[in-house]
Amino acid sequence: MRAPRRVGTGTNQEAVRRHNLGTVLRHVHRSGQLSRAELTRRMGLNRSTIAALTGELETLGITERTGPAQEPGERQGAGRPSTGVRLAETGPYVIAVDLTVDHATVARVGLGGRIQQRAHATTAGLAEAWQVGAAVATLIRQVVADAAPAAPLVGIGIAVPGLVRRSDGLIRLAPNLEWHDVSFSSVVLAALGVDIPIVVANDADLGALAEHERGAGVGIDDLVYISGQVGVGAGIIAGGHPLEGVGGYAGEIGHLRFDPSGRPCHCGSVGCWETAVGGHAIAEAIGCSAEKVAQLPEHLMALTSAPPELRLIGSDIGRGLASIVNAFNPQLVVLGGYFSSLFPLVRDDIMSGLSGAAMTATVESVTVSLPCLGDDSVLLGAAEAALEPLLVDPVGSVGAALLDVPARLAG
Amino acid sequence: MRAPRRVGTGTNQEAVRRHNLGTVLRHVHRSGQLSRAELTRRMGLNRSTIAALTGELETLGITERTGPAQEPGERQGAGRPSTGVRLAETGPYVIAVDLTVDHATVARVGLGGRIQQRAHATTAGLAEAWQVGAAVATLIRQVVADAAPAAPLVGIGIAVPGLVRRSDGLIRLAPNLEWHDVSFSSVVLAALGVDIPIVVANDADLGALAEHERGAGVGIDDLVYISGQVGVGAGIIAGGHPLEGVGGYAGEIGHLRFDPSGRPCHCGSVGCWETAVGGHAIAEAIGCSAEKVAQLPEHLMALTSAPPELRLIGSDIGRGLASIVNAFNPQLVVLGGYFSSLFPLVRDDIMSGLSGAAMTATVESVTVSLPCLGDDSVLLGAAEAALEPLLVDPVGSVGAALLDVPARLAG
DNA sequence: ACGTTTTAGTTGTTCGGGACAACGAATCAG
DNA sequence: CTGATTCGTTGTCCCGAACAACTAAAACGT
Repeated sequence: MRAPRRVGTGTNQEAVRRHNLGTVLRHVHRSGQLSRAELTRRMGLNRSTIAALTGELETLGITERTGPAQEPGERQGAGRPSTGVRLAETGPYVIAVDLTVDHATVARVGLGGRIQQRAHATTAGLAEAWQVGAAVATLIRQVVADAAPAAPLVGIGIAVPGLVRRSDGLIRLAPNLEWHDVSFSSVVLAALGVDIPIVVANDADLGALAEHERGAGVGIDDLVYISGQVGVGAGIIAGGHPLEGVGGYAGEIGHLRFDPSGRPCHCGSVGCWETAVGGHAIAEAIGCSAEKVAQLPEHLMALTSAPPELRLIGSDIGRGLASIVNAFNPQLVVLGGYFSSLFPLVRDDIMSGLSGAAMTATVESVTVSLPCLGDDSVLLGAAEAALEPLLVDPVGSVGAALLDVPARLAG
Repeated sequence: MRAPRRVGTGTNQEAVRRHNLGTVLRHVHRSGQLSRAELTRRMGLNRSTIAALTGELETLGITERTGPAQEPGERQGAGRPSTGVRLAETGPYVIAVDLTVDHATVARVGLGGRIQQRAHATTAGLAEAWQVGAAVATLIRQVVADAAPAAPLVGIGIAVPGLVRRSDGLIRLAPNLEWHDVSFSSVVLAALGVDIPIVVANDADLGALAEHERGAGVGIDDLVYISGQVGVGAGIIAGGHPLEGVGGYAGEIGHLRFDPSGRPCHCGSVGCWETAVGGHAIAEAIGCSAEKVAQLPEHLMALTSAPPELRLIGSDIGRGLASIVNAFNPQLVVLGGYFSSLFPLVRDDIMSGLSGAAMTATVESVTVSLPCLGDDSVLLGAAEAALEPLLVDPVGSVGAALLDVPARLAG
């Protein structure tokens, strides 16, 4: 469950209205379709209040009402059936971008997490950030071309494998892209020639967000999403909220100390967990060449059983997870990136490494699972992040949104 | 800054009033004394609204108004001076209990974190929880004897060095007390013969809370409080809120993997950080006998310079902190417990261990400091935890509080 | 010393928005 | 077909925050 993190300031009545309107929309966003009666139950507000709120969302063009005729035969209980609320077809949407080491995925995503259109391109040859920015802008134009002109574009969300400063979205360091201090949001906006809200964040953090909102972690307020791209990172949801840290760099669990007698790490330290279970270590274990680390999942999929070297790495994954579980006490650990492909192969090794090294109290409340959103966790997380302002202030967000998008971005 | 973590439910207008009233009280609680003008500035509400809210707190007997005559000579700026709001002398209070390995400290603490009376006793000979509970009850009676009968007792907060289950306050495991699955809250309430709100929590978590509210971490929303009693634990404030984890066990950083070739740990794993920097390791390094581990701070204070063995441990502390800083990206690390005594001796070793092993981005935004509340961090944290309901719903909390306490607990 | 300016407390009024009650509508159970 | 149940709609009420007007208390300027 999401909740506002309002600070020590007071609440006036317009804030109440905004909050209630946003909460209604958040419920619809999460459930896709639900009845007004269900909304009154969940929000604890009066029927008439819910009616007013849903009415306002309708006039904003965000939702529409469905006739009380739901699936026939589904009727349970007596009484007049409740009017349904669902997301409007031409409602607000966002652009989500998932940037990885060697390719970019861009999608137009509506409320409810519905991917309306997607595009994909390699970025293998592009070293400079402006080149990647231009490629992303092209993909965005493709994806937006068929959008309804009346539908408002609320913002852009971009997932990046690296350390992103929370205050301004600056990419401080993306080791596997070899970027330092890149303001990628400015690059993309300049390439598009518009100025709209844009949020850049770490891929693991966004993966965690998506799995929490509409994946394996729905209803779970404490979870860790482990991202394996080439480096290893984690996104953490604690108490239903993303754990960010002052700068936004929290969750860099690839650089937890794992074995001081291990290998030196690119971060300057020695024996980080990433040196034991990172992409390069795994590529080495399965005899995959260093240039193909980005295609690790495919190589892992091709295996039917795990070679001994890989099983050792599985144990090390488990032992590292033990530290994470002791530190964060999550209810769920989601293994994303190449760990998804690895998990079926070395599940037993991971689990025994975990339960052998973690404390009883923390390990007994945790489940390890695969992502429910497949490879789209991070992409959908970027969409969620971009949609967030809409769920906080629907009126303001729609008012500030960009209209007539296909035409405006055509140039 | 504290903020409500309201869930997906709607906000009705009584909730607004409750929230605003609680927020006013929270500000007074934090600042001790402040003007109504300051409140209007901080809360963004209208003058007249603040007047109504402070008026309600006065009629509840929680606060009182001070004449506009503040310290003479302190007058700055033109205009009519604002009426002050301060905590009432006989306002609500709580009982705070700090339980350590060999002694118990109990205090009567008023709003604003003012310790009104305290008592102290050794628990060295007491093995069973009910014995400790009886000792604590006796201390509570002492501390409460002189309280004003009109002052309401809101609740009890107890800090325990161990794993405490969040849902019900059960002590799952307190290794250095040798307790397993003890419902200490029931024990204390039974010994007192009353039934009032009582909260049990981990000592490090409460230390973090206190340092965040009124110690070294005021205004800092991301901090880690490291507790060194005999074991090593951490309390984490993330985004202004305590990081709890599903069960409430988050922050068990004593059992992060530190050196797989290290010693076996009582938790069942090998080479946990605690085996390198825990009380026993340090006692050994300074040639202090194992039975006197609980008096480690005194022994450390006696040292004027650090022996080489201790400096090595200092480096290990720094390297462990590096993992913590990478995982949580705090703005501040507060070294509590025996680490307070240790820090002046091996500061350079800790800091170089930290900056050598942590990532640039995370280490450059962190400060390492001593607690501002001395040995009372944990005790005041217990008080804060017990006061929390009062700051969420002043009316309800005062209504449910116990009156005429000295007489009622006399038996 | 006196008026001006600035800021705050107080009071009465306005207004927004959620609660509530009354009524009609839609469905199910018998 | 009737009663029960549940829900949408509408009008009213009421709480509480905002606002405006006035008064009070201080500093500042001449």
